[in-house]
Amino acid sequence: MKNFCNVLKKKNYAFIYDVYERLYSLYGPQGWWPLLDLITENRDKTGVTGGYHPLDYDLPETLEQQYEIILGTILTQNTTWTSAEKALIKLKQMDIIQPQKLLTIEIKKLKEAIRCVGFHNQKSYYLKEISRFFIALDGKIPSRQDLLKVKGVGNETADSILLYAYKQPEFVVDNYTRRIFHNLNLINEINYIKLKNLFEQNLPIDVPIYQEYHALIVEHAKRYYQKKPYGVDDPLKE
DNA sequence: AACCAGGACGTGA
DNA sequence: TCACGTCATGGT
Repeated sequence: MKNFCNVLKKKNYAFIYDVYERLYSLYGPQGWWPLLDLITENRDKTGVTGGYHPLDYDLPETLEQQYEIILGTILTQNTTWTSAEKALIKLKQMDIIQPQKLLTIEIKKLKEAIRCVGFHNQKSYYLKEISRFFIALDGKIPSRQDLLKVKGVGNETADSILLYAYKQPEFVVDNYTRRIFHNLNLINEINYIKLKNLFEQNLPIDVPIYQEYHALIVEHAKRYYQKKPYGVDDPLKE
């Protein structure tokens, strides 16, 4: 039985890297995670995904940028980035994209500011929770385990924070990932951890690749996997 | 007018 | 563990 499992593990998942290269050649670098300053700075230049910071993998460079990314990961849960960005801009106008300041804002005002993202009752609470956590970190990199203890931070958000705010090699899985690879009849696994491991075991341990791959999956899914039937005219099928 | 969005949580099998 | 209902606003 044990041997049988080992045989299964040796199954060829080379397509995982192939798909990455294919998507990269289709769409190019996505430059996630988007930061407000760079969005407005680059919006007109690229136009495609809204700019971001293509090929600059040193970002984020400041605590404030890290914190902004973390707020974004919560705000964009089950919501379009467009809505999340609007909420972030409001928070910036209120000058509370700093954990200490955000904590002083009364919950009622915070709810109103982020209303457009939906789930504002719980997300406003989550934003305060992650802010306390961020302050307690005092600049240190959080463990995945500790992140998951924070209310509002699940598997995907934890990995997003680690990968994009802290440049840790944690592959981010989302519903699009499941949808695309299932539709292509390549992977049937739905368990988050198992899927995550599958990707990580078949890719070089490389932060920029992890960052780009997840962003590319989202970009690809927006084009071919938003409305049913999924995958119509998906170029990956050719 | 349904359906989905860069999910997470609480509950009950 | 796993499936399911719930949270809520905005766009197509």
